[in-house]
Formats: sequence, structure tokens, C-alpha cells
Amino acid sequence: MSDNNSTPVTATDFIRNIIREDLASGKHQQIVTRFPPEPNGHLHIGHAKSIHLNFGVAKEFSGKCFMRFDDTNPVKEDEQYVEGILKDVRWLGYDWGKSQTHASDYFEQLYEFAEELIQKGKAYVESLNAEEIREFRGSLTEAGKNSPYRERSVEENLALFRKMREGEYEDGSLVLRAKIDMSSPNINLRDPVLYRIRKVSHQRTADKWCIYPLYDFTHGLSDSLEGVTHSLCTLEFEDHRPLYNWILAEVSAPCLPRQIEFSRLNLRYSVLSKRRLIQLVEEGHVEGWDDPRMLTLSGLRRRGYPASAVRLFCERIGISKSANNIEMNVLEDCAREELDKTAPRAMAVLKPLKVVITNYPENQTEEFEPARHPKNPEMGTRKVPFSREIYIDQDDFREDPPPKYFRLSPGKEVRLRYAYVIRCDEVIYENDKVVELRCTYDKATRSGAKAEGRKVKGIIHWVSTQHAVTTEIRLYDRLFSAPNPGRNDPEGNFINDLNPESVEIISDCKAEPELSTANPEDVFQFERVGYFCVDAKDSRPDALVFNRTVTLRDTWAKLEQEHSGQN
RNA sequence: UGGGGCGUAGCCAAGUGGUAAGGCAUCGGGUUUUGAUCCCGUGAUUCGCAGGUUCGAUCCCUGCCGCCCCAGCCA
Repeated sequence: MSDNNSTPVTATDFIRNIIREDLASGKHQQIVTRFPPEPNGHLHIGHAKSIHLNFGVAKEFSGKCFMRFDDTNPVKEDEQYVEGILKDVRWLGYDWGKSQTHASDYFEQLYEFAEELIQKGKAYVESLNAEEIREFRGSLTEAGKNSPYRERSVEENLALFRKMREGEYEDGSLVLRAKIDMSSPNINLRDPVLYRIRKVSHQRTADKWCIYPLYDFTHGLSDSLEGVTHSLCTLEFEDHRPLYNWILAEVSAPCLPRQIEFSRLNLRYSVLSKRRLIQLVEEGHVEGWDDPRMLTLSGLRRRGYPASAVRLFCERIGISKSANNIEMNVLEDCAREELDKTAPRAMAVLKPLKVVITNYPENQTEEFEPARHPKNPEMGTRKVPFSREIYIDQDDFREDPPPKYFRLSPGKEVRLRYAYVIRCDEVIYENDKVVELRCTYDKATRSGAKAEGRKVKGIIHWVSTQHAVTTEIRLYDRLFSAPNPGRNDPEGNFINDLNPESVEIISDCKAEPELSTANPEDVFQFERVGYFCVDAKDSRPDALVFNRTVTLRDTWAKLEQEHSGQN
């Protein structure tokens, strides 16, 4: 968050409870956390949960949070992701100060720890190949077997390991393994691999190394080196905790952080695994990582979600260890809540229907000056021109109105927001299609004037045709049409569950002139319709493009749907 | 059928041996020149199931059921 006020500690979850106890008992004077992404993809809303937890907790308890890149696998990682990740975390509102680190910063120390393990007879160089290692590992129900190389002498192991570092062996020919217990019921303890040979250049250390440590060896030691007190990660690492603790106990690690696991985020009608996100991008189902339908941070941003809405979302879903499947409307509602407070209002007609006000003078124009925000006068006012010809939305007219339809229909009246009450006198057709409405206005009903006895229930938005700005609007909806994409496919193929209507582009929308000066990422509430932001990539001053962030709540649509559902 | 977890309202989620917070959704009602916002009200005789301990159990014990994770030289 950009403000410097300390956030009150209001959230209560099992992790914060542990931290409070550790602080109260004096176990820790200051808490230290870390957010450790691997630079091999972009951040999504699931990462936001972790960022919000790690940075949030550090801030709440006046601690510190490291921004650490877990870059131990150069074949998968790329420096280009680092920049994107940093940008996303910053956008979300977090600041790591000078505490940006890389696991690769510790390669030399990690190597020393590995030698220490060897010296203690707690690690050995393995000559079995990958397939043999797998076979020797046993299965979920069968114990593994000791490798024939398990009892190599310390001297031999040391010599071999040093030569591994020197580059004397080929990729995959040798690995360093921890010597723990091949019959452990926890497979992670069956002599896990600690180092492998990869003669590839690392994005940061270049060709300095040809052996790289694996996650289990690296993570706890990096935590320890940074003085992390609480190492927060997701549930799938629970089984790794004994190994995490084993490594820290066996070497002279500076401190012993406590790993605590929480459940990862699942959101209905979406996929969040990195693998699936990559597939969506690579197979072209979306435009890219920042496609507004993607729940990546860059996608949400481009969609128009303010960072505060994402933070609010993280706040609402909480932290626990139980499996969860959050309803999409929770996310959407967070956007509404934040945007309602901050978005200036404007009128825009998505699907224009021409209306001629027959009793309004031909060449007359007048201006209304409504507030930009109904509850926030500091946001000022805007000028909205009115004239004889206007556009209204096709949705706001029905030839044959259903019950409780408050909008325009033949012979009926509505109020034009901020302007006059009009009555529909005539409907003009062209090939059986309604193309124009002829209406008359009542001058006495001018906005602000007293017009007693005129109770017009319906209020619709409009735009003066001669003053309108033509824009493109992209109506986005959820990317998937199934609550759990891939769930009902035998192969788990989630592509079939893509929502074919996740985007509708309409190119001739009409907006009030005020919008002509809008800048990329500006968000507006198009009154009665929804929240829209200026697309950061495709919009140009003379050819505006808006993305729909989220619709307004629409009780009428709900009502109508219920009625039609009954028929 | 090895190991590790989880199971409190539609969706999240606190909680404790003493009689079930809160949020979102829902459904009512009020305000409103956005069918928006806002405001008020609304749901668990019950905490996966079955036993047991106890004056008393969601919380302790036993058994059962369901779901998730683990056999990368990925993280």
C-alpha cells in the first residue's frame, strides 16, 4: 500500500495467531517473511494471495519481507520474467525496499553447505541415472532400496562433487543426494537429490556454475540466510517440511525458520496453474499473459481492476488450510466496491438507437452539468450537451414491454438522466427492425426543476448524436463456462470448457464528449451499465478502446431472467 | 491398500470443554434522477457420520466416510 500508516491487525487466521504467539513469547523480536516466485512465468491472483499474506503480515507486525527470486533452474527461467514480476508486485502496492534477493546470490554458500553435508557423511554422489534412481525409490506403498553408491567414502564424495563443480562430468551423469532413509514412508526423505549437473548458462550467474541446487536444498537455506522467521508456503509442500527441517539441522545454518503451509487459491470458472496459463497463451486462446480475461495481475490490471480491489479480495477470502473454491462474484464484487468509490461517472451507449425529439428546436443545444460522482463532490462536474437527436441503448426500449419494465416503450415515458422526461410517440422501422424513435419532451421536467405529479419510474442514459464520441468497447466475461474447467473431461482437458462468449467487441459505441480526453487505464462508471477502463495497449486518443471491467449489479436482468426461466 | 493434510450455512471463514464471530451470496424492506450505491432486517437447535468420556463436546477419545497432496536430476 502506498500509505505509510500501519495497517491495523484485524485479520485473524492461524498464521497470524502463530506469529502473535511467537512475538508475545519473545521467540522473535521481529518477524521476517519472503515472497519467493520462480522467474518462469507471470504472477496471477493466486500469487496475490501469497504476496498479500507475506508482505501484509510483515507490515502489520512491523517486520520485513524479502522479495526473493527462486532461480535455481536456469533451463526453465528467464530474466524477462523478473521485471514483469517486480512490476506486478509493485502495482499490487508492495515495497520490498532493498530486500530484493535471488537464490542464486547464495550459490557459493549453498555449495559450502553441501560440502559440509558430505563431510558429515550426510550426502553422497550418486552414479545411478535418473531412471535407476526412480526405480530404487520404491513406490507409495513399497520402501525404496539403497543405492550401491550410497556408501562411498567422504573423500571420494568430496572429490567427485568438486569435479562436478569443475565441469568434468556430463549433464545427468551424477547428482548429489542427501543420505536420509530409503525406506521412509515420506518419499521426500528417500535420499532426495540436492544438486544436478546442468551445463547451461544461468540468467544471473552466467557460466560460473554447471551444477545447480534443487528447491528442497535451496529454499530452507535461503530462508535461513535471510533470517526468515516464518516461511509461508502452500499445502503441497507440507510433505517437504521434514526435509526442510532436516537440512537446516544438519548444516550450520544461521537460524531455523518455521515453515507453515496454507491452502492455495481456487476460483470457480477459472484456471490458475502456471502450466494451464501457459497453455492458454501458447495455444492462442487468449492474446497473451495480459489478456483482460486472464486472472494474471497484468490481465486484471488491463481489465481495469484497481490494485485495491485485488487486495480487498485477498482480505475477503482469508487464509486457512482447507480446500476452497471461491465464487467468481467475490472477485467481481471487490472491483465494484472499489470502483464505486473512485470511478468518475459518464454516459455511454453501447448499442445505439436513434431518438428524435420532435418538439425540441432543430438547432438548439443545451448543456447539463452533472457531478462526476454522486457522493464525492470534490471530483467536480462535467458538461453533457443535449440536442434534438440523441442515442439511447437498444436495451432501454421494448416494443412489447414485459411486466415491470420501467424503460421506454410506445406511448410510455422515461426520464433521460440529468435531462428531460420524454414520451415515445412513434417507432420507425426499416425491414421490420426498429431504427428510430420519435419522441416528445416535456420542458417543465428539466433536471433540477420541480415537476410535481411527474413520477417517472424509469431513468435511462443517452448521448447527443452530434456531440458523441465513437468508441470501441470490449465486453469481457469469464473465460470459462464451467465452474471447474476440465473437471468433467476424462483427460482433464480444460480447453473444451472455454467460454465462447468471453469477449464481445462492439465498435460503434457512443460516449459523452467528456470521455474524449480519457487516458490509458482511466476507469469510468458508464452509468447504469458497468465499469470500463481505457485499454492500455490498443486505445488511441482518436480511437478510444474501453474494456469492461465488470457490470453493475443488475437486479432487473435477474428479475427478467427469472421470469423467462419460468416460461 | 504407505505417508501427509482437510471436512463449521450456497461460497469463504473465526471459534472454544459451557451452549456457533464476520464477510460474500440469497431473500425481504427503506432511501435514491444510475433497476447502481447506501441503510435496515434475514439463515446453523447445529459444526462429515457413528459411538464413547463428561453435569455439559463443534472443541477430548475411538471407529468410519468423503475430498486433496506426494513416487521430477520442477518449484
